[in-house]
Amino acid sequence: MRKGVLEYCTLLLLNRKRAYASDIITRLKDARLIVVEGTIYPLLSRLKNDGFLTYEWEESPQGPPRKYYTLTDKGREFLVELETAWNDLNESIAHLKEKTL
Amino acid sequence: MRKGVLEYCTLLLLNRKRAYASDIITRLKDARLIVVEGTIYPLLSRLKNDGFLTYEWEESPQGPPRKYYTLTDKGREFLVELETAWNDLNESIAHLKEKTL
DNA sequence: TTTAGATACCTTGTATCGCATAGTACTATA
DNA sequence: TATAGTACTATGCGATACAAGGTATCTAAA
Repeated sequence: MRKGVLEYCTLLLLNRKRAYASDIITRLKDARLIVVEGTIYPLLSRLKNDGFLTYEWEESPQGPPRKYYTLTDKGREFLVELETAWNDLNESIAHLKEKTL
Repeated sequence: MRKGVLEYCTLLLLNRKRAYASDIITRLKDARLIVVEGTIYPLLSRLKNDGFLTYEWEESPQGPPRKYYTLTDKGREFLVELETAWNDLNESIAHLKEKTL
């Protein structure tokens, strides 16, 4: 049921503040969304290849360097689309719950 | 983004009133959810094989007989689970929108 | 009677998403 | 220098949705 929603959640998250993959996983977990590496890395690559994200390498105080992702203008536009799609889905479900005969 | 949600929507719909495949497509369309035959038939078969639905053949006033689907007790239990999952997802998203730093 | 149209069901192949698993590379510490 | 921790990457699998095509039934018109 979460398919495609993680994309939305990730963009929502990055819209607030840039982050690197492991960081994103932690923050999603705080929002009670369990995501693993095998999911988030391909997702970030897709979003980057579609021009919705960019990244900058940055050294870490401990360990290997990090890829910090941020939204592009195109990414912010896409986020608005996802927002609309999500709201529409909720309206559809509300409709099915109420007046469906 | 709709992946897995159509299952929820279909069960919601059938919880109100039994229906056959073409009928379900029409009713989902009324709720602004576009679904095609190639999606709904396998979905109904899956739900039936999992014991969430049963069906009865019934003759049509015009055309070939129809498979009327209805929820089983197990299907109603599953619907409650999906309801919870959907609400949790919405809470997660609300959380990401608000207090994410 | 035959043909065409509408209705209803079903199947096959393809793309995408999320996950499991395994592997690579950099850093710090013992 | 060897190990543990952190971070990124690649490969293969299962499930969902869609496109496209096919089969069967009934009615009405040619």
